[in-house]
Amino acid sequence: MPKLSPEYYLNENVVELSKDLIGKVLFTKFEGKLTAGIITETEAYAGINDKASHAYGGKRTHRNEVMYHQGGKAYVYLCYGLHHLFNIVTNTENIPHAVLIRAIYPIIGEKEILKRRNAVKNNYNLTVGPGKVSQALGIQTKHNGLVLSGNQIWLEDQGISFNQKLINVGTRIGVEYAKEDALLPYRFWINHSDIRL
DNA sequence: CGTACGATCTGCT
DNA sequence: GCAGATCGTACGA
Repeated sequence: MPKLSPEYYLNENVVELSKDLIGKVLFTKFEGKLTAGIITETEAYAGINDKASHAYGGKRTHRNEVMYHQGGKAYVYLCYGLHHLFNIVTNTENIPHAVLIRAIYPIIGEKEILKRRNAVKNNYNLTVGPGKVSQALGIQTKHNGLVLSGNQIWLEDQGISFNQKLINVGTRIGVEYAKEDALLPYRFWINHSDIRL
């Protein structure tokens, strides 16, 4: 299966891209361990005018530096001191757009995923939630800045698509501080019960 | 240098 | 439903 091309991530419409990412497959291979899952929930963070974004107002720090790079890299940061959140940087250089991956549906390396999550069975609680996604796939802040066309973290289009009616749209989670921007319909998800492989 | 706080998860009630 | 975990980052002194 082909990896998504580097051009895919240059899309200027991060909201549209967030929706398009639903159904794509996210892979990681660390220390020879291959794991992957279908992306089932995303959130768009739309650059310097988005109050919820780390780059709001053009803020540029050591932490969010990679957001200003050309699209197609991983932006991984630590949240609440213990969760590694994985984002996909999009758009061209100096336009700090990103998509937070909030949930996946595991399809490869389930054993490894269960082990990393310290779980015994696969229920929807296993990989729904951004901190859980990173834990399941072994993604940590040390992977910040990795190119998504490489051989550690990458995405594939496996031709999985969903009826548009199954794609839910809503407001982003945990961004109350963004005031009116917290109301934007920038979150997309499908229910795992709607997945037919 | 000190401090406040998060794009969350878990376990207990 | 709610509190505790846990620490790098950001920012002001």
